[in-house]
Amino acid sequence: MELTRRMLTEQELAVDPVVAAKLLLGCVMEVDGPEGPIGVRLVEVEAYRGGDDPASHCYRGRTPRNDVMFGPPGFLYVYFVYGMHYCANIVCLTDGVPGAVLLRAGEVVTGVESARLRRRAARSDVELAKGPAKLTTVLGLSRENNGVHLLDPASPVRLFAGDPVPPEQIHAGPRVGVATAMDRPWRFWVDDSPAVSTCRRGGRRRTRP
DNA sequence: CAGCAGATGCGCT
DNA sequence: GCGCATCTGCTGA
Repeated sequence: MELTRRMLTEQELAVDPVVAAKLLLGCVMEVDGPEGPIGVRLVEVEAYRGGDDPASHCYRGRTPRNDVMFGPPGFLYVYFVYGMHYCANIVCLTDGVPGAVLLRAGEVVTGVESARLRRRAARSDVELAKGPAKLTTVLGLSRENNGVHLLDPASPVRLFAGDPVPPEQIHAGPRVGVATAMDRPWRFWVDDSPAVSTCRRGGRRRTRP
């Protein structure tokens, strides 16, 4: 059993998304599953900023959809994409200044049985949360969880500190699935984790030229 | 293994 | 309408 589990503090997340991203590697997201808690240790994340980041949902200003990203740190930003998937972010920086860290992949460390039931397509346990939408599926996150506070022990979704990842184990590269801002290596992952998602080449291939 | 098309809904131009 | 911070299953080597 774990002895002392510490929740992250608002202060730790009140920093630039690039700093927060590296801090979040190794941390654990936890929800209440049907048969006990389900926990995922984060091994791959991406930093997104605001008006100066063309790849960010906040690049063109505040809208009802991205509103949570403009709020205080420590809240969950969930959005719907590609007609059938959800992606989850942890809001950072300060109230009024948009910034967030996309959760791209993790290792299921608690409630593996429940996670398997939610992801029947996974061919092995390391694939359970190997991808941003796979991760939200394992945690059961959807638009209903948009805006929940992660730093409250009574919250349905909680964020715990993990063993810090040594800097030499943190690798960086361009963000996945974005065609702009390729010069910003704001995707970070734990080098030795098998749960890091497969790196695809930059932009998605378009339909016929 | 790699590569790709289809699924599928919503926000914004 | 178009374009998505995607996943899965099918194809061919």
